[in-house]
Amino acid sequence: MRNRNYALADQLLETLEEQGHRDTEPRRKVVAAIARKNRHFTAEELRGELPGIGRATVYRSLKLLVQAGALCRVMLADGALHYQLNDSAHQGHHHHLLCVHCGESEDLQGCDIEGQLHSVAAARQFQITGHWLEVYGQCYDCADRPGVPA
Amino acid sequence: MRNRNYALADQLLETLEEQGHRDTEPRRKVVAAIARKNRHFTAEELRGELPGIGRATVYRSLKLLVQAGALCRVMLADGALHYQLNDSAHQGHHHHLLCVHCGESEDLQGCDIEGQLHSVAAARQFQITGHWLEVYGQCYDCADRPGVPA
DNA sequence: CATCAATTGATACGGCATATCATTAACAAG
DNA sequence: CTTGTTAATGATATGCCGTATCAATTGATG
Repeated sequence: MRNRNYALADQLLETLEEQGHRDTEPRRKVVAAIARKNRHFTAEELRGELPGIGRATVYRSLKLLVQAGALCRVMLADGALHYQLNDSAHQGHHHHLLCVHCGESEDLQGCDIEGQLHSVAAARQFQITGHWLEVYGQCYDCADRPGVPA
Repeated sequence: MRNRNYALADQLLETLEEQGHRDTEPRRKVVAAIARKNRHFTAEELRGELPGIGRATVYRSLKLLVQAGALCRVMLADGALHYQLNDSAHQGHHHHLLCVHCGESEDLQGCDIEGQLHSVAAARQFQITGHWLEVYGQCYDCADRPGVPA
């Protein structure tokens, strides 16, 4: 696990270098903290784990990683913006099933939302250029637990 | 048009009264300003049109109208939260095609997103409780204009 | 008219993110 | 290794958006 995280951190840094960004000490620390995450997180949460690193640096790094496709932004049911590491397999546009109970997120594949949207839109002569979709609910592990809001 | 707006404003106020809320002077003014809107708008934009009305009152009225189903919240491509009057025909859950150029929005009907999501999620034992979808693009009138970002 | 709860709005507060900008550090070239 | 340039950093200020507080006011009701 420790090894996985180191490898992941290096991979993220490499991605950034490929985009022409420098390999700096603060950026290494930010990337390492992100690589340790196994679920989505907020910018402020990340910042809290990085005392000594300026707020601007944290936000800038997040933005760069999102642009590079390594990280994606997810909007929780309460409107909070979180960040989530992309599987190397799911770098492209995809959606998430977000468990409102445990915070787990599953990538949503095999769902032809785009095709459906385009066909409906075509009938109205509307050209779709993008969309945003978040799906909320309960994952298998949380589904039958008590005390979970419907 | 003036008549339409008055009628709409009265209808909105009536909706609020049915929910047990009072008919107050400031609330009348907020509702009247909303009734004049023919496209989505931000809370701050609305507030700017209502000098003399407190910020809290504007936000509270918006919240009440959303709860009543008369208004819905739409997230623009840049992340800005806007409000949009619901057609009396589309009070329930629905989505929008948002033109990023002119700001027009069309209600999206006849799109079985829910059904599709449920079937995909069922295969994963994930229980969907809600979702959020916004669709961005260009409407028919804006589609062939120059200077519009793809 | 008297009563009482809902409403108002000025103010303060809070979260989240970006702008500014002087200083520092990375990296390439010599 | 030294140097020059340029990106990157981070302290600070700023800004947007929305909510909490709470004393004063107002609407509805009997």
